[in-house]
Amino acid sequence: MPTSNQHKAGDLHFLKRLNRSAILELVRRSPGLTRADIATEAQLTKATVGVCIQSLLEQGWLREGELQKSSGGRPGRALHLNEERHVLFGAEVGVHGLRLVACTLAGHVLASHHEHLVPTTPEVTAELLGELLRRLMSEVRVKDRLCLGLGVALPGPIAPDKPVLRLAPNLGWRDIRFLELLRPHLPQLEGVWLMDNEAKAAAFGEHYFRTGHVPESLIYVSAGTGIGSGMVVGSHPPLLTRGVQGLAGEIGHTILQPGGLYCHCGNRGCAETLVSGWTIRAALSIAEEEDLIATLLPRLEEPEVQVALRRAGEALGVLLLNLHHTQNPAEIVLGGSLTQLGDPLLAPALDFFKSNQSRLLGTTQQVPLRVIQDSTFIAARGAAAQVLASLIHGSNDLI
Amino acid sequence: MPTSNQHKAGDLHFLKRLNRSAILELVRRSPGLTRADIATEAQLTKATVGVCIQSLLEQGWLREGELQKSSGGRPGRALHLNEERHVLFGAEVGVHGLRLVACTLAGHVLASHHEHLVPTTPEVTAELLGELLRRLMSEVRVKDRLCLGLGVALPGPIAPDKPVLRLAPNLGWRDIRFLELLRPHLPQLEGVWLMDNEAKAAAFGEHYFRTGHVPESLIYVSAGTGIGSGMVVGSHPPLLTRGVQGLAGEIGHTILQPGGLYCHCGNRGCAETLVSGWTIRAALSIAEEEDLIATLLPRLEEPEVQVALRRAGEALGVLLLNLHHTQNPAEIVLGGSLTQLGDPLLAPALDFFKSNQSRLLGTTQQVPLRVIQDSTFIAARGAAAQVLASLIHGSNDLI
DNA sequence: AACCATTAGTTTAATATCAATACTAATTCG
DNA sequence: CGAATTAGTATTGATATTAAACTAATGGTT
Repeated sequence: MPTSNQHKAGDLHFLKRLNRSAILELVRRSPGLTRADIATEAQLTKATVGVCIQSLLEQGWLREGELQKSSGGRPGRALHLNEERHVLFGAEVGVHGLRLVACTLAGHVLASHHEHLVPTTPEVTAELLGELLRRLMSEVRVKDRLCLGLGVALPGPIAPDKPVLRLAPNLGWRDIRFLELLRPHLPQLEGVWLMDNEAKAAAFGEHYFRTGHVPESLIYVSAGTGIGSGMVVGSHPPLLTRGVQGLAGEIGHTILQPGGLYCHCGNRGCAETLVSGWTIRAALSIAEEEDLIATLLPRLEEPEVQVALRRAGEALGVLLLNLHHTQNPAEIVLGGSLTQLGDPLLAPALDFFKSNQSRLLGTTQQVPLRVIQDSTFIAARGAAAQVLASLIHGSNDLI
Repeated sequence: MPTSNQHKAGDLHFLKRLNRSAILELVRRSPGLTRADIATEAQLTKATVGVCIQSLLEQGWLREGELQKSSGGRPGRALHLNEERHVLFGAEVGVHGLRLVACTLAGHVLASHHEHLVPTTPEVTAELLGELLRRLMSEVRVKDRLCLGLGVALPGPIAPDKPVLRLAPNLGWRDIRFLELLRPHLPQLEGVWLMDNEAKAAAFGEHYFRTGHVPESLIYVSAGTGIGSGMVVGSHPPLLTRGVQGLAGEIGHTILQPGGLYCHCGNRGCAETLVSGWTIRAALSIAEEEDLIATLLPRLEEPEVQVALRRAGEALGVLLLNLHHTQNPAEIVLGGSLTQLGDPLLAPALDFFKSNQSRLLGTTQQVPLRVIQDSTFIAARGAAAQVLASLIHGSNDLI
């Protein structure tokens, strides 16, 4: 959770940290830069960069790589994140189970685990998650690495000022301080602990762990039992918009059909009444005990299924276009379990989005929309990304 | 236009500017603070604050005010913005005319002018605006003050990377570099020149010129011929979300009724087909030559008018609720010419918004929704605010 | 009224950071 | 093999903040 800047004033110590962060961020986003490249990019002198890199190397954040090709001069030494020394943990509590990852500074997954679980109490969930995380910790031999912390993604809005899950309708939870429940089961897990909404964590990870060209902003849409989204604006540090009550991104409850069907939230015509796991279940009479995706995949050719998915897909297309005209992100990433249903659902959505997004400005370049077919560990990995970001950009002195 | 931070590294000069900005911002937001208050708030030492205040006083940005009440010690000296030494200019090019303001550092309007004008070419508009601004400059005796610059608000999306108005459907303009057209007519107007979308400028001004408690984020909804909006996230410096193509906030083209009426953008069921100046005109057969508001105000009791406005108001309510569930701002400000129609339009909108916004989280505190009945100069003043912000937070060395 | 405690603000010396410069190191090209 | 070029390091210097001591101004107490 990148700290939202307060009234920004700073001392020399702050300045040094700022420059360390900026340099680390540069190497993170563009692996293989040399000291000279960094000096140019960050507008610092070679001397300053040199000293800073020195200490980042000594502390194990960076490693030196190969020599770069020279074009008539001393070749520079490439710099990379040192992925051997640290480990980040991420977890997602979902409606259908728990997902856990351990990953490196660059977001590479060292180990992961997926455990099915029917919704139960927060206490039982925390205990199980604790046990699974302990197992994961031994699997990655956490003694060999410095553990930077744990991020937990949860299926509902989080209070913006304190780590409380305000509501998780699909779990039947309300006002849960999940980290406090989890901590007794994981006394040995050091570092930053944080929690966030599942779609926001996913959005953050999709943006933060990208290298090379990074989009100016990004929205992740999570289409599963419900529909959520998260937006990152990449303003160094990347900023997650949470909303004053943590409700930003609750696009499943934007109204697409005034006077339409009743939603479980009590309102009428919410997007979730047109596209969501439970709407598709209702339309096709699929019981809650059955796995929606597993049930549907063999039935995709059935006309009844095709119709239901096309209708849902059309609504999803409207939802995406509305995001485009409300937030206009540089990229949209579509994930969540429903993407596994493929073209019957996605083709209508993508077609609508692509053919209508340039209505206002005429033919400008299209906003890329990327579909993630297997988004199993996206949110867990994103929560781990938030741990790293909070260390790099926060007021912590570890970095 | 606050500069979006690049890869943030900095030297001592940068640090000093940062602290100067932070201190100036503190006084701007909380007039009457003492040096000691500032040292506490900004986490700087008294020495640093003292030196910095000294130079801000000498350069005319601040003035010392009254002594504060003491509670058993030397009383502090209140500090305020010095509103005597500078002037900001702002202008709005609207569908029905030009609006101009000259204002102080605190946003107080020194002089203003409203000129009716039927849509014409950018060149003619620029020439007229130039003349009116010159007149305003002499009116505020600009020789007595340092002119900090001019902001121009325009009714359409602006390219995010360069000062180009991409489209203004209601003026019939496309890809206009308005500032370049204006500059020859105002060679004597010094300082920063910038332009922005009308709703974004308004949003910025409503946030930036507020003192005391400042909302964490704010959306301004401009309901006039079309419907636009702008969002400010107050992350020091306050950040306007523009979107990768400048389309953020184009909520008039979010779809509220899939398969509904055709909008002039070519899509179906856009919000503007349900609530906007031109929709109300169409519903009540009011010709374009007539002033919509002036025509309707005496007719508000007519059943036909009541029905049309109630329908539009209901759609506006849905739009506001969708903003709540997408961006969840800490405050919504509703302005634009349509607010002058009062309760027949606004009551249904506000009722719907207020009674449905706590669906998800249950009874939490309401998000305040403030209606501005007379928003004539809001956008022009907001554009002036952007000039000030770009000086305080930008890389400019004036401050 | 004199004095003390308290808080505001300034001055001075010390410290820390980055910049500038000069330097060494390693490569290509002729 | 040497000149040119670029990478990276070491030394010195400029500058911003800090810490600590100091002056200033007020309220309360004796």
